Amino acid sequence: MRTSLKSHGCGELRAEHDGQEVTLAGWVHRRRDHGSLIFIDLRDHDGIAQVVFNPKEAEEAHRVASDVRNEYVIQVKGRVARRPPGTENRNMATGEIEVHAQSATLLSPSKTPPFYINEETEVDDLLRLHYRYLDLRRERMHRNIVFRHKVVQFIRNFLSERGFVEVETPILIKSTPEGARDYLVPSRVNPGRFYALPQSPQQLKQLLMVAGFERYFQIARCFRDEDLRADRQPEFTQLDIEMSFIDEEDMLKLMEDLHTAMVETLRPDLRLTKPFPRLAYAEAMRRFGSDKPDLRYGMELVDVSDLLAESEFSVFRDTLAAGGVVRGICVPGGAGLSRRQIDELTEFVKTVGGKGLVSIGLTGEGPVEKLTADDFHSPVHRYLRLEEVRAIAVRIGAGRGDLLIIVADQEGRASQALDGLRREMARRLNLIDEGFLAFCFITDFPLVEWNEAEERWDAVHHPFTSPKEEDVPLMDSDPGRVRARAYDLVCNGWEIAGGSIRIHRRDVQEKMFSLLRIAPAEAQERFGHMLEAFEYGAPPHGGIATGLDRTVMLLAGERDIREVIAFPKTKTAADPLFGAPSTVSEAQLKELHIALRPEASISKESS
RNA sequence: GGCCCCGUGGUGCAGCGGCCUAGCAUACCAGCUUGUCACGCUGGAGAUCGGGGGUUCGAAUCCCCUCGGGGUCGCCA
Repeated sequence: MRTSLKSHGCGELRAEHDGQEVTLAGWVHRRRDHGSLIFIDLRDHDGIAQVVFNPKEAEEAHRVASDVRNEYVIQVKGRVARRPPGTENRNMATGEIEVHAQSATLLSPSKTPPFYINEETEVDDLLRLHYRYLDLRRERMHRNIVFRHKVVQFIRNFLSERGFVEVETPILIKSTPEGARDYLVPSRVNPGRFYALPQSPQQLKQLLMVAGFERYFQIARCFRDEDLRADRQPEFTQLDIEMSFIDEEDMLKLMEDLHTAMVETLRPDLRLTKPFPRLAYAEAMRRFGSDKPDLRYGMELVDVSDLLAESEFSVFRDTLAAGGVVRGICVPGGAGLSRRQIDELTEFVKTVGGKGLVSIGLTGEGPVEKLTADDFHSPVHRYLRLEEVRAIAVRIGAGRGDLLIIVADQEGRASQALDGLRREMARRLNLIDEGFLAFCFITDFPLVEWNEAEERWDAVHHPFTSPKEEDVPLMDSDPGRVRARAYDLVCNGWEIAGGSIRIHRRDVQEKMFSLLRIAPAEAQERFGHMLEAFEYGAPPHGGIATGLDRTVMLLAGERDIREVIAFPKTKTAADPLFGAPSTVSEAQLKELHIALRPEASISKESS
């Protein structure tokens, strides 16, 4: 980190520098004033070093150190020396040495920061974003951003070595009114017309395949005007990949190799499964109630519908009669949960889409087949027959001391509720191995799903996703059963990538449009450029896009992508640092040929 | 858009109808301090409790509205 103003980075000094004259420059991390001796922990990008100011050795430097406060920027010239025996600090990388200041220069003073830079404390999100440049100075954030760079660098190298070409695609593209809401950009040159910011480079990367690049990738910024979450930002970054002349195996192999190598290089302390397990969508839904299961723990979902068709408990019986399911999970050692904790779970399940739950705690000794009426405890005890409880316990694989959580609902909601419960219980019972990255592939997604509101089939992935060859005939007879050549990469319960083998045959593409009730004229209007391109020799191709923010978050051990994005937005898509979004002048609007609707003409104080 | 949580000196918390003349820690300011490393000691300054309205003899504490932040469902082809 040598520059004209400094000879070394603070963090790189070691015992081997003993006796060297150095010039450091950085921020005052902490200052300890002993009256005559002053210690300053000087911090720069790559670390912290202790500087000692002794008035008997350097009176002027000591005077500077006396006036300096936290976060002042100073330059120090001095000599590196081993610390006196007994005063070494093993907690610091540079703890064996210190710098004896000979001179010091104040480069820039600092106001007292609005929050601690030198301590790990919770700080209000709004404040952090307003002073993001100070937040990023904090060690953990600084480390996260540097780590993100390493991930990106690793990806670029990895793919480049395998013949991939990074191609940039436009940020101003055509709006395709489907899927997420577009961010629109008005055109000054073309009155009344708008560009959209890309939700992903999807169509462009397919065009690059038609263009014959065969192996494309891009670290691409994507934009979606939808509501935010801890894992969603209005602008986010994808690692976008597309390859020609491949099938699913090529793509999954590449992703597995990439992620394995990345973890082993950048986080060798974390463990992962090799090879990545693969689950068909139907199996994932059946066993985990989710297409992004967290495989770090068990508690798989088990169907007990057939055991309860004759149940005296009307919720079970009625749900089953209405075509629903009764499914459950076994919470190991959960029989000890208090009534209050069970009530909390009942409240919780409502927040994840469920209507309620039935808990059955198993107590006593011996095999569950010998369970007695006194050995199980449930709020609906009197509606449950002993033989039913025994059968459920056996089916779910529960033992004494475990808690059965049973949910009766239509299949979709039951899955959602149990998925939520499973995750919640794992958290509460500390069943999560934080040192493990449980990657898995989910394959064989349905091609289309029925849109109740619109009464039509919608593409699960997108309209260019290829159906499985053997399922093509089903597109006419039973579209819901058609499996797509689509795949997701999942890690620790997060979807981190999704992709598919694309349709490259005109007849199949037309069949797909017809199934989605996209009329030829509409297809021409929306995707004409793609359809035309495909008439000039389209290679079989497929691709994938990973959520880079989520990947970095997982590898960095964070729980929110905002912790790995330098300048993220709040939940209302606002940027408290710049004050975006803001109003603009009437002149700007006029130039863009835009008039605001009355309801949008808010007071102007915001800008 | 629905539901839930939060909003008290700079920061992080406590207080949840009168004992609050709003407490604690830390940061901040001043003085003392030659081996500290979350230095220490002494002293000092600093918030009317996001905003508005209401209930009450009395509100940081209860109610309503509103603003802001967060979580979640919807949404995210």
